[in-house]
Amino acid sequence: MKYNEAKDKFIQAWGTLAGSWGISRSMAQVHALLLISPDSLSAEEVMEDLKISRGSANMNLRDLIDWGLVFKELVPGERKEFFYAEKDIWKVAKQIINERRKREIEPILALLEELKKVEGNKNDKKHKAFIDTVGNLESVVDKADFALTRAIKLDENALVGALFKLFK
Amino acid sequence: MKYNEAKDKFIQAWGTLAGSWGISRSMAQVHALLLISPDSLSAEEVMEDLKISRGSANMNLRDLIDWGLVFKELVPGERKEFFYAEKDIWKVAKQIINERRKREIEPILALLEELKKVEGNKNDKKHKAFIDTVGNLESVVDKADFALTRAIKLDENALVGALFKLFK
DNA sequence: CATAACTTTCAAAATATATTGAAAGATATT
DNA sequence: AATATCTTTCAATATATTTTGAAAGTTATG
Repeated sequence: MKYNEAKDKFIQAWGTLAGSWGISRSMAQVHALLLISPDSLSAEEVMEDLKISRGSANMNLRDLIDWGLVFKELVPGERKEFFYAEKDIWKVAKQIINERRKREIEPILALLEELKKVEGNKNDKKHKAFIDTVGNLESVVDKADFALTRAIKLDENALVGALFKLFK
Repeated sequence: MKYNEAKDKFIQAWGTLAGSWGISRSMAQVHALLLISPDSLSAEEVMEDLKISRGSANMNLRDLIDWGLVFKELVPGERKEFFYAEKDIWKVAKQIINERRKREIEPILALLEELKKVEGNKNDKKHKAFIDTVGNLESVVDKADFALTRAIKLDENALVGALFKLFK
């Protein structure tokens, strides 16, 4: 396989995968491009390379910065901004996990906590099933949140070592 | 909060959350409804309760069965089929993790393995960066796959206990 | 075997999401 | 302070996804 073919496949696949992970396809494609670029790229280069509009390039770069996955760089003597991605994949993974945790797990836990307070007859089958399901769900989500929160505080080797022992 | 309000909020929230997790919104809504129903429901009841079409009710129930989250039940004396959800949330979580692992992680690992074989000059900066990124990505994804595969083989208490020790 | 009861299919329609690009907004340069 | 360079915005448009519902398919019943 030639470099250009491999590059396109990589960007394409990363976009598709991300799509099923709550990250927009083109944001993931921009990310993929920056991940394999040894040098920082300008918005112009990104839009030309991926054949996307100026607006889209700008928005996606912005979103990637919000996610903490991409950084701006100001090159002396150049007017325009350059962008580069965090290359340490473990840091990337931690960053994504933590962002999604904050954006999704925290709100759902707050909601479940609310829903447990539903009024009603304790002898009603439906009411009981509802309380049970919501409570069990909260318990599992809460444990997952706990584990993720701690896991991202470790460095990769510590986590891998610990997991290896755990599952030996 | 009244039962009906809580129920609607739960179904709504579960649908929204699932949307950002690669599961379709209405499949998640049907799932939510069955999760809090003490009794099995017919397709008819699902479509009436959620105000969705017959076709959609059928397709989503089918998909939920494919995901191993919902089962058919044949009630003696009744022509129609009834559906009920797995209520053990830990089992539900394991099932979802494993399905997504199979559907998404396995293909991406196969692709990354392919991409590492890209032809090219080892002294080219771009080529080198590409190989590095793909290799690092494969390593992280592979470790995650390993951990998930093992984790879903444990029962909930064993996993929680082990994680608690790990992160103490 | 004809009819009724129920399930499945799928092309068309509706809805939701992503993308564009031209114009407005910044900021630097002369 | 006028102009050039670059960034951001956002309404319009294009694309993708979901949903519908009527018709076809299937299976049970008398």
